[in-house]
Amino acid sequence: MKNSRLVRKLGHFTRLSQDDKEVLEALCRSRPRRFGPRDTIIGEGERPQTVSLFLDGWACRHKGLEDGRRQIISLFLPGDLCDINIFILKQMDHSISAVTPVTVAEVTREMFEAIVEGHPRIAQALWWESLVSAAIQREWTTSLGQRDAKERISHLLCELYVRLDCVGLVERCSCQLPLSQAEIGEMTGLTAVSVNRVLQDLRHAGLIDLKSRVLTIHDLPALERIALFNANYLHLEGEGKHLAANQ
Amino acid sequence: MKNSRLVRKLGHFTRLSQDDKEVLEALCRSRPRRFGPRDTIIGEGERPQTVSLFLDGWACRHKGLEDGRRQIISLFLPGDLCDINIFILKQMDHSISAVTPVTVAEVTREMFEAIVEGHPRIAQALWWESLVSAAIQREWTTSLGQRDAKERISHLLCELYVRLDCVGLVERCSCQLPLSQAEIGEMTGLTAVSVNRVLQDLRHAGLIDLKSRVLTIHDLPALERIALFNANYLHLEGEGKHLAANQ
DNA sequence: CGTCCCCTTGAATGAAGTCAATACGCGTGG
DNA sequence: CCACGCGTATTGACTTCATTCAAGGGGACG
Repeated sequence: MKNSRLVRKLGHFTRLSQDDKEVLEALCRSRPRRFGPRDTIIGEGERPQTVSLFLDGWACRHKGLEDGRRQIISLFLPGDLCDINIFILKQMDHSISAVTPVTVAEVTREMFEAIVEGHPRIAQALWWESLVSAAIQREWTTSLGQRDAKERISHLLCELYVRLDCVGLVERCSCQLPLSQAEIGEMTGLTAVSVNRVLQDLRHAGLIDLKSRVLTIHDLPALERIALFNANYLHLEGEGKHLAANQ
Repeated sequence: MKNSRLVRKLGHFTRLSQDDKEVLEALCRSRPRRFGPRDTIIGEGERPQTVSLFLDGWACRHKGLEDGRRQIISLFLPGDLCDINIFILKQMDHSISAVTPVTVAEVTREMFEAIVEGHPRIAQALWWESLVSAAIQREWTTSLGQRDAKERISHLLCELYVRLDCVGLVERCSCQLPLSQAEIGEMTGLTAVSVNRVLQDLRHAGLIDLKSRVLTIHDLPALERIALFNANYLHLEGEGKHLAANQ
C-alpha cells in the first residue's frame, strides 16, 4: 500500500512497525472532508472538536488584526497535523483556512486518545511532529525579526522545499508552490510588490524558477547561504531511530 | 502555604484540588538551580535532559544567525515552563539563557511522567499551559509580521503586564521589567535606538513610565488600543473551570 | 470579448536603521 | 572621596530598505 504522507514523514523520526503504519493509514481514512481555496476550516472563536490531519493540498493558520491586516502564521502541507491537544482550549484564537483545494481527515478526541494509549511509538512520533511544528514557528519568528526581505523569502523557499521533500513531493528539484505573491507577503511580513522584486532578483541570479505555481531550485546550497538557512530546526536526522521497532 | 507562581497560573485554567497543589509545590522544590544574567541554561546543540520550571527571575529562548544577529524568540517568566516533551528531541535548535538572576527547578523525565500518569488534572493543566505558550509564539509572529514599531512595543508591554498579573507580579499598575532597550529590540526586531524613541513617545503621551527597570502602565486600555492587543490568545478565561475538582 | 486576478515595473515617500556624539548611573579601585 | 570605566540611555543627522501609489500586461474563464 502506498505510504501516506504522514507515515512517510514520521518515518524520518522513528522506525515504525507494520502495525503502526496500518494504524496511521487507517487514521488518514477517518472522517474525510474537502475544502476549496479560501474556505475556513476552523474559524477564530470556534470551539475545536477534532484534530485535523492534512492529506492533500495546502492550508494555513492566520490571524487578522482588527484593522484588516492579516498574518499567515504557519502552513499545513500534506502529512501535517494541527495541535494534538487542541480540544483543551475553549476557543480558537486564530483561523485555519484552505489555500488550495484541501483534503483533511478529522480525528475525534476519542480516536486520538485510543491510538496514543495503544501505540506508544506512534504517540512518541506525534509528539516529535508537534515539537517540530513549534520549532518551525520559532524559526518564522526569527526570520521576521532578523532577516531582510531577500533572506526571508529565500528562507521560506528552502524550508518548504525541505518539508515537501520529506513527504515525497519534490521531483527533480521542483515542487508545487501554490501561493500567490500576496500570500507569500502575508507570511513574510512584506507587500506583494516587495515579494515580486525579490523573486525577480532570485530568478535573474539563476537560483530559482517560479512560474505557474511550480518552484524549481537550481542551486539549493546557494539559496541556503543567502537565507542563512540551517535545517537543524526541522529535526530530520532520524532522532528516534535508535528506538528499535517491534517490526 | 504560599501559592507558587505555577499553581497560581494553572489556577486560571482549572480548579486544582489540594492534593494537586501539593504535588505541584513539591515539583517546584525538585533539583533547584540558579543562574546569573546571561548564563546559558541550555545551549543550542545540547541534548535536553530535563524540563525546566522557572521559579524566579526572567529567562529567554533565543536563536543566533551565523553572522551574529540574534532574535529573542520568547520569554520565560516565573511560573513558566519549557516544552514538556522536550526530551524527545536529540538536540536543541536554540538556546535558553538567563536574563536576570534566575531560579529553576529541573524536573526529570521520570518525575514528570509519574505526575502526568497519576494526576490527570495536572496533566490537563500542563497541556493547557503549553498550548498557551504556542499561542504566544504565534502572536509574536503576528506582531513581527504586521505591527509597526510602536504597536509592537506596546503589544509586548501589554502581554507582559497581563502575564505577570496572572502570577501575582503586578502591584498598583506596576511590575518589574528587567530588560535593556537592546533586549527589547532583540524581541521586537528593532534596534535599540528605535526602541528608545518609541518608549519616549509612549512616556510623553502619558501612557507609561519605565525607569530603573520598573514599568508602570497609566492607561492600559489606551495602550491596548495602540497595540491592537486582544488578550484572547492567553486563554485566561478559566476555560477548564467547568471540570469539577475532586477537592 | 470583457472581466478579474495576478504579476510586473517605475517613481515618490516614509519608517526604521546607521552612525556618532553625549549623558547618565553605578561599582571599583586608587 | 574622587577618578575611572563600563554598560545603558538619549538625541540629531543622514541613509536605506521596503512601502505606497499608479499604470500597464498577461492569462483564465464565463
